[in-house]
Amino acid sequence: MRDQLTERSRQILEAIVEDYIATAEPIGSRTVTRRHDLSLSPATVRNVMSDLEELGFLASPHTSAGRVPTDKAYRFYVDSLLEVRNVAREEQEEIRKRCSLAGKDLGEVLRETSRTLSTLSHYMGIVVAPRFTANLFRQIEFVKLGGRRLLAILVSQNGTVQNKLIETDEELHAADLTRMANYLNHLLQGLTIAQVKERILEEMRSDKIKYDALLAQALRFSQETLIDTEAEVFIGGQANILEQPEFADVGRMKEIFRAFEEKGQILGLLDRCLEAQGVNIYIGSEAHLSQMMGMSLITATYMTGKNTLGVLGVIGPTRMGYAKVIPIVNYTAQLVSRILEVE
Amino acid sequence: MRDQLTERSRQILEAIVEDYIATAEPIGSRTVTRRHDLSLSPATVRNVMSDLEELGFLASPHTSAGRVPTDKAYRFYVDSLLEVRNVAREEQEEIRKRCSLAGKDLGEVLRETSRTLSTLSHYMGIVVAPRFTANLFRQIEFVKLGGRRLLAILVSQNGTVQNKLIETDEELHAADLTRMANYLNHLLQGLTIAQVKERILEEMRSDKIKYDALLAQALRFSQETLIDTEAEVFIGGQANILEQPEFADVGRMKEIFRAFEEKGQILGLLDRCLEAQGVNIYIGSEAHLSQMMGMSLITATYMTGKNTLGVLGVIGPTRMGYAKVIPIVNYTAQLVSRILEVE
DNA sequence: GATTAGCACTCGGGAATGATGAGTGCTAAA
DNA sequence: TTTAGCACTCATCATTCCCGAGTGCTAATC
Repeated sequence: MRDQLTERSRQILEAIVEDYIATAEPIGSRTVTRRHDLSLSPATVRNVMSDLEELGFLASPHTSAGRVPTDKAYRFYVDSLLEVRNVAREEQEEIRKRCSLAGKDLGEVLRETSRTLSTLSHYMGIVVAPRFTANLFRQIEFVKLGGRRLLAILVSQNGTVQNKLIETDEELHAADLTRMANYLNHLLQGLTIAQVKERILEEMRSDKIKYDALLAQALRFSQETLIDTEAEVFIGGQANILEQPEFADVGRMKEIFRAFEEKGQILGLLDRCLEAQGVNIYIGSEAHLSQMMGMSLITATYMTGKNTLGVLGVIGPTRMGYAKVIPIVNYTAQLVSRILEVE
Repeated sequence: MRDQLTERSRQILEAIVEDYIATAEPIGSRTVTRRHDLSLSPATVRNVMSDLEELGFLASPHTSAGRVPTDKAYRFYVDSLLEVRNVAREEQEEIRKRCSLAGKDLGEVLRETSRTLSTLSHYMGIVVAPRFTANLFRQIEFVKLGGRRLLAILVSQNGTVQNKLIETDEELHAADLTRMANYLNHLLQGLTIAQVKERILEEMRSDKIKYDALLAQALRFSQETLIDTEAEVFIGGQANILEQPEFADVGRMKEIFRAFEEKGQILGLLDRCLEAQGVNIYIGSEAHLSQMMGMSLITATYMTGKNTLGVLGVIGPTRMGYAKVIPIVNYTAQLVSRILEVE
C-alpha cells in the first residue's frame, strides 16, 4: 500500500487529513498550498488530489467543494503518517488526579475515568469494567433473609462483590449455611472465578456429593451466584460530543444516542478490543456496525500483571484528533492498570 | 383563582392548552373556532384570549403568531380542567411485563422501569432507587482480603447490599473479625439503618466500649460502612425526548443533556417529591431550576406499607400530555410498590 | 351589553433571485 | 512535468417579495 504513493502524494494526503481534522471542512487545492509550504502550485496539487481520489483516499461531497478524507485515508494516516504526541504535563496531572482511588469504589473510579477521557478528548469516554470472571476467588457467604430467601455473597480477591438472591425450597438453618460456606470456601480457595466454575461442575459429578444433599445444594447455590451478569460499561461525556460539527444535525444525533442507550450493541466491538492487547483503533466502517458509520473508536486494554482486566477508550467522529487522543487513551489505560495493581 | 374565569374562558383556555399540547404550534383565534365547536366567532375568541393574556395564562411569541400557554396555564389546566384518563389495557400489560422481577436484581428492575416510563410517555423516564437508610438492618460481615485490607458487607432485610473496603491499621485475625461481627449483629438486630447509625453513636459513648478496643474498632468500621453513598438515579430513554419538536434546536439539546449527565443537579428536586407522598407535578419555573425551564416533571412515590422508598416519574417539555402521563406514572409507582412488597 | 363583521396592520416564513467565492477539470504554454 | 489560464459548477448568503395567519380596534348587529 505504501508504495502506491510517492513521497509527494503522502505529504499532500497528510496535509489534507490534518487540515480536515482541524477544520471539519472540505479541503481544496488552494487551501493546501496556502497552509502548507509545499512549493507547488494549486494546479499540481489538484492533479495529485485527483489521483488520490482515484485510489480511494479522498472523496468529494460535490463538484466544487474540495475533498474529504475517506476511512481508508484515516487508516493510512494512522498507520503510516501519524506522529504520536506525548501527553501534556497538565493532562497527565488531570488524569492522575481524577482517576485516583481516594476512597471511591471501583465503579466510581471507572465512571470518573470515562468522564475524564471525555473531557480531555472532547469526545465520548468509554470504560468496560473488569469481567468478574477474571478475578480470584476469596470467599463466599450466605446470609439468611426472611422466610426461604437467602442472599449469597461472593467476594473476590480485589474486593469486588457479586451477590445474588436465592429462593430455597425449604428453610435452612444457620448451622447448615455455615457448613455450606465452609465447604465451598475450602473447595474454591485460590482459584480464579473461571476455574471456580469448572471446579463446581467437577465436584457435582463426584461421589462424595451423591450422599450429602446439603453440599449438593451448596454447589447449586454457588453456581447460581456465578451466573455472569453483563459487563458494566460506563459511557461518559455524551454531551461533549455535541460540540462536534458533524452532529449538528438532529437526526444524526438521535441515532447516536439511541445506539449508546443500548450499550449491548457496542459491547461486541469492545470485546474484540479486549482480546487484542494494547491500543486498538477502529475507523468508521472497519467496525462493521451501522451505528459506527462516521465514528472511530480508540481503545486500550488495562491489566494487572499479565491478566487483561478490561478495556477503555474514546469514541468520536472519524475526523478525530488521533495524534492527541491515542496517547491519552494509552496513558489512561496504564494508569488504571497501576491503580488496580495496588488494589 | 377559579372564579377569575368564566365558564367560557375556561373552555377556551382548555381548548388552547390541548391544541398546543397536540401540535406544538401557537394557537390563533380562528384555529380555536375551527377545531372546537364553541359556536363563537373568532373575534369573540380573540377578546377572550386577550383577557387570558392579561391574566397571565397566555403569551404571544410575536405579534402575529397566535398564543401559547404559560406555566400558569398548564398549572390551571392540571389542577382544574384536566380529566385524568385511565391507563390503557395494553399499556398496563406492557408496564407489568417490563417491570416484573423475573430473576433480575433491584437495579435492573428500576433501570427497566425508567425505560418503560420513557417509551410509554415518549419523554424521559426517571427512577430514584430506595435510599439504603430506609431499610432494616439484617447482618454485617467482615471478609479479610490480602494484607491489612478488609471488606465490610452490610445486608439489609430486603436483600440489598452495601459494601465498603476498609484499610486497617494492623492485621486482624479471623477470630477477631468473627467476634466483631457477632457483637454488631447482636447490637443492631431489628433496627432500621437510620436507627443503626444512632445506636452506633450511643454505643461509642458507653462505658463498656472504653475497655474493649476491638469492639470500639468494630463500631468505627460499621460507621464507615454506613457512609451514605449518593442515591442512585436511573434516567431512561433520553433519546426519546429528541422526538419532541422543542428540542430540535441543538443548543437546547446540549443543555438538557449536560443537565442530566450531572444527576446530582436534579436530585434535590426529586428529594422534594420524595417528601410529599403520591403524585407530584412541577411545571417549568415551579421547579426553580434553570435547567428545568420549559420542562415539566411528574413523579409518584413508591412504598412498602407506609414507608416511602423512592420516587419515579417522567420529565418532558411543559407541553406534555398530562392527561396520559399522570396515570401512567401513578400506575407504575403502584406496581413497583407491589413488586417490592413481595420482595 | 355582548357579539360579530370588517378592516388595517404586523410579522414570520418560504420562494425567487442574484452575487460571491471556493473549487474543479482541461488545455496549452513553460 | 509543472503551471498558468480559463470556463464552468455549485453551495452559501443576503436581499427582496409575497403570502397567510394572526392581531387589535371600531362600528354595526342581535
